[in-house]
Amino acid sequence: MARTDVRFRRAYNRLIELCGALAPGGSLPSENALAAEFGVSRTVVRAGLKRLVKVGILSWDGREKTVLRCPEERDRLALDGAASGDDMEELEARFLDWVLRFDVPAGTPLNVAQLSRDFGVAPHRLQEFLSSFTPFGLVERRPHGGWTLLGFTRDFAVELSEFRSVLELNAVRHVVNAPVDHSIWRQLGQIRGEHLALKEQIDAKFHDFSKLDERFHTALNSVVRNRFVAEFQKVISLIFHYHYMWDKTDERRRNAAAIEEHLALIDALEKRDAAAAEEAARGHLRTSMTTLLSSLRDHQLG
Amino acid sequence: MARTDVRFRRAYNRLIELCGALAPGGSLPSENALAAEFGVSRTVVRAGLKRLVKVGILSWDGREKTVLRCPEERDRLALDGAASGDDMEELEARFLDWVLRFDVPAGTPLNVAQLSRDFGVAPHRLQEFLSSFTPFGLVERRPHGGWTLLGFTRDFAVELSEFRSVLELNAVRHVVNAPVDHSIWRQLGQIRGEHLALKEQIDAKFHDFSKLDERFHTALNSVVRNRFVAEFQKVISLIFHYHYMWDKTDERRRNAAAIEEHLALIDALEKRDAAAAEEAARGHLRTSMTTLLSSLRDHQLG
DNA sequence: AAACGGAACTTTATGATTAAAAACAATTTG
DNA sequence: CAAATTGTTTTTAATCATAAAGTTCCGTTT
Repeated sequence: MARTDVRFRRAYNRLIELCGALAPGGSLPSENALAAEFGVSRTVVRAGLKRLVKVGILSWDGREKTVLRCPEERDRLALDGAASGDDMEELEARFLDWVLRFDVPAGTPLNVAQLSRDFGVAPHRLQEFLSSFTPFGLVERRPHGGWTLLGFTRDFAVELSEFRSVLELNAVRHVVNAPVDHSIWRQLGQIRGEHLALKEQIDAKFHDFSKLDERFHTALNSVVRNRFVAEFQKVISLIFHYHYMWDKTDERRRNAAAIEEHLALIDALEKRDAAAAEEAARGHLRTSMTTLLSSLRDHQLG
Repeated sequence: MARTDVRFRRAYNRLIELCGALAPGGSLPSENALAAEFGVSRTVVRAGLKRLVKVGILSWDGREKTVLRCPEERDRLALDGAASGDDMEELEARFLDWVLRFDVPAGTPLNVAQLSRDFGVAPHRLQEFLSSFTPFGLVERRPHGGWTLLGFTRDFAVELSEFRSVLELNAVRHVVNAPVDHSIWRQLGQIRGEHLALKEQIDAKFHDFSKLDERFHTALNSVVRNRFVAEFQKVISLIFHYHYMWDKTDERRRNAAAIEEHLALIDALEKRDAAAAEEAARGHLRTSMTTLLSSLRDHQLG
């Protein structure tokens, strides 16, 4: 009924390592120095030191911290569970995975307790997670408590695609006007090369397109230095990415076509032809939306 | 240490009203009917009925629910505290108010415990609230717990304005292509009238412009039926609204100029002149951003 | 001046408790 | 006897309290 002490355990293990590196008789640096090195507060360091004293590895008096004996492997504290890194992103991935894989219908009430058990996270963590999704219209808080999954309805897909188009056409206009020495031109050159390479081996490697696609769109949007655009771009690519992952129908042909569209857009951009670039972008966004919609339909029928 | 019983209290008071409407001797509908009408579960209804029996207003045996006496005002249960409606929106308003009124500098660490005391809400409520603001880049979670207010920096204002421009120019393009019988034309006609009326009395009523401005922009954006646009529009108008509220310098002149810009845009739209409309919109958005930026500067110098 | 010792305070995770909802079974009524 | 209503039980979820971990700030020591 309190917060976990992974923080302490990690720090303690690093202390152990430090003592191991020093010969018995050596001295540890100051509490502040240790805290700074481990990226924790002094309190944690001191708790660790206290424990080292207790198990007889260290003698500690004021600022004298002398290693008494070499720590052994069994002195380390066990870090049970993954608990590493940023849980939020993994949770996001798992949640979207769940929603799409099991084809949860729109309007399903979400049971926070149940989900938190399934996903192995604390209920309030899930709560926070869900509320972070609210602005994107994926879930909704019900008036009398609880949550509803609004889900990937047709309307959602259409509106998402439209919004994406608005942002992306804006990005294209920015790129056309980008100075010659902007890094985007180098990036586009490289991406064009990768497209051509993939085109050669499309039958064998058409699966690799998804990643290339994401890189291409991310590069375009990165020209617009805007935190709101970037934020939405993240969500958009997440959702498109997940949908493509589950929609395997006709993938080779789709990807081959998309490669051509990308190449046409890159050509127009490099010629600084605003009209042609916009036209190419519109065309590509249109097919993209069509694909998303048909994948939705297939998914619902299947 | 348990959930509140506002739900029960509200339902009970509605039962009281119902009993009052019926003459003594009248019968109440079924539990299910009552539950459906009040929008609560049968459990709550039954608890209410039980209580009515206890205070002698009702005789209840099986499906016989007979009113014994007329309930009085003091029979009602007190609903202490605001607790009504959606707290979240009020909290939002108070939070933004606090941020702007006290000119909290960017990068300030937010103390959840402190704020939750100040605002009189439970810490976890505030936590959830803050996390709902994260996608908009207003606050940020610090790696070792706690929150940082990223605040209304210059960059934030610029990027917000840019994003607004992208959305609004898109809206303008939609309006130009809207069919003749679209409700926007009626709305624009009315809004134009109000602009002209306000222009006549600009010296006396220039304060009224803020609301008119919001209505104008909301009307434009409503033509783009898109949940993402709508969501962002909400945030944008919130922030612009709050800033204008505190920046009173030169307000009369500013508003008079904005009225002219609005009128020019409405004219261009009604003529279906896409180029002129875009030009007018760009001009207006530019001055809007300039105003926001200068208000920021004044605010920081003051 | 830098490092330490300690206390006060925050954040965070979990229990306890109760309200409310939902599920289920039994009963009545038309 | 089918549908509706009621009685009962089980789950779910909102709230607060609590306790541990962690941070920060203070004065003190070296």
